[in-house]
Amino acid sequence: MAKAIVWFRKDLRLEDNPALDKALELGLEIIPVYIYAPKEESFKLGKQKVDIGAASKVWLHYALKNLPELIIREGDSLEELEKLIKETGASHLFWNRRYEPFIIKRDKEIKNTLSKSVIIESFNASLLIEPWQILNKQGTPYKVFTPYYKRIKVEFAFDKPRAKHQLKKIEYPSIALKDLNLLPENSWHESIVEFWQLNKATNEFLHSFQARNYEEERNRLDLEGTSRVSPYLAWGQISPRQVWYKYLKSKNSEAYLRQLIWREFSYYLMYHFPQSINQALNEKFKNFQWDNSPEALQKWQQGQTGFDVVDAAMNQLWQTGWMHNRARMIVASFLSKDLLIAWQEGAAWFWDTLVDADLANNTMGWQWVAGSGADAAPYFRIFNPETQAKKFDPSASYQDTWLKEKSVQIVDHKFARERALGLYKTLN
DNA sequence: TGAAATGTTGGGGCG
DNA sequence: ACGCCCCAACATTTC
Repeated sequence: MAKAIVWFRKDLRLEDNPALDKALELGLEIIPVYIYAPKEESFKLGKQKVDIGAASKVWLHYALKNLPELIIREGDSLEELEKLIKETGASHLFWNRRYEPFIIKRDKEIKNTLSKSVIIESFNASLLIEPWQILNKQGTPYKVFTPYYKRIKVEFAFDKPRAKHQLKKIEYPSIALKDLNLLPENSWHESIVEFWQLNKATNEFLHSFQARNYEEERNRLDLEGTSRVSPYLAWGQISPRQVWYKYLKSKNSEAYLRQLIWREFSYYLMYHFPQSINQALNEKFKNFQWDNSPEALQKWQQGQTGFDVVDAAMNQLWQTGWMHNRARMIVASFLSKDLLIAWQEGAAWFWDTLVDADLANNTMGWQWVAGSGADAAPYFRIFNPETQAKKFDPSASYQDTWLKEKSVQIVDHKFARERALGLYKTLN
């Protein structure tokens, strides 16, 4: 029986998995593998080099634990695949695509090298639409969300998710999950594991979520108004098609599904503007003088800015590996406008601490708030943390839940606002 | 997916 | 009854 290696990456699921389906369709024996290769995930973000964040590793650990059939390898992807081809005599190699520029480059090299010995095919498992499928009338990529969104609504229907398959556990040399050392030695991750019920196979909150009141409640910090599907999407434990079809026919789902298209848009931008993962998309920002204050950055990271809603949100991030989207906007506006710290510094902190760290979404979100991105918030849009808290945490229960201790305010918002307006204005 | 400053309106107190 | 003032509420403009 001929064999196919199915290389799992950010598609850690057995349902609606096109690479896996293809191998099954062809009637091949499946050799499912995950290769842990943090060096290949490395990229520059601001002043630092980063690879897989600490929170991401925690999530990855449990995602892999839920797929015990996977053969786990560690090291250089090309070398490990070559070894595996030799060991198994596989004739096919299938995987689902990723879109980070450095991963596209790596995958191309692997395809070039290994296609001499095996049949290779890659598939789309992570997006509703491939980024190269849509261009505007001038034949260039859209840079504004609304026309992109309208175009999709008019022209595209998405494939239905495919059925779930079982994998057989096969015996090939495999590293034990615990030997990847994905969990930290201290107990920082314990509250994350508890919050997400990572020890259980299914997340009840995720499955009980209804999009019915999403449009009104999605911005409320003090309600459970969002689906918290982001880490599952980031790791491919759920496909966007599954999410799309789960909510398509439910009442008032439009606002929710629109957010899925925002996710598409962020991948679209990363694909067409790959340098934007570390550089301002808007040329005007190329030489913008951000303030380099390690002290202020640290206060922000540790939730000690003295602005209750900001500090609460930073604690929520630290304790759960996740932050409410409205809170992300508030803390990002505070970092880039009140503190004038480069968005890359904030993006790097999010990268390390978010269980849903996703390069496309993280980049777009930060550039959007900083004003340097596509379809970005105008420079004068500066959030007032106290006003935001009154509006979106009227019961103050969000702040009560996540604020550990009160701090002294590290800037005067009114002054900081004026300062930011003055500086940003010089760009125009 | 803002907030603050500025402008306008209209009700009510009061001489 | 009238004009004047105050100011809240809302609208518009500006950053």
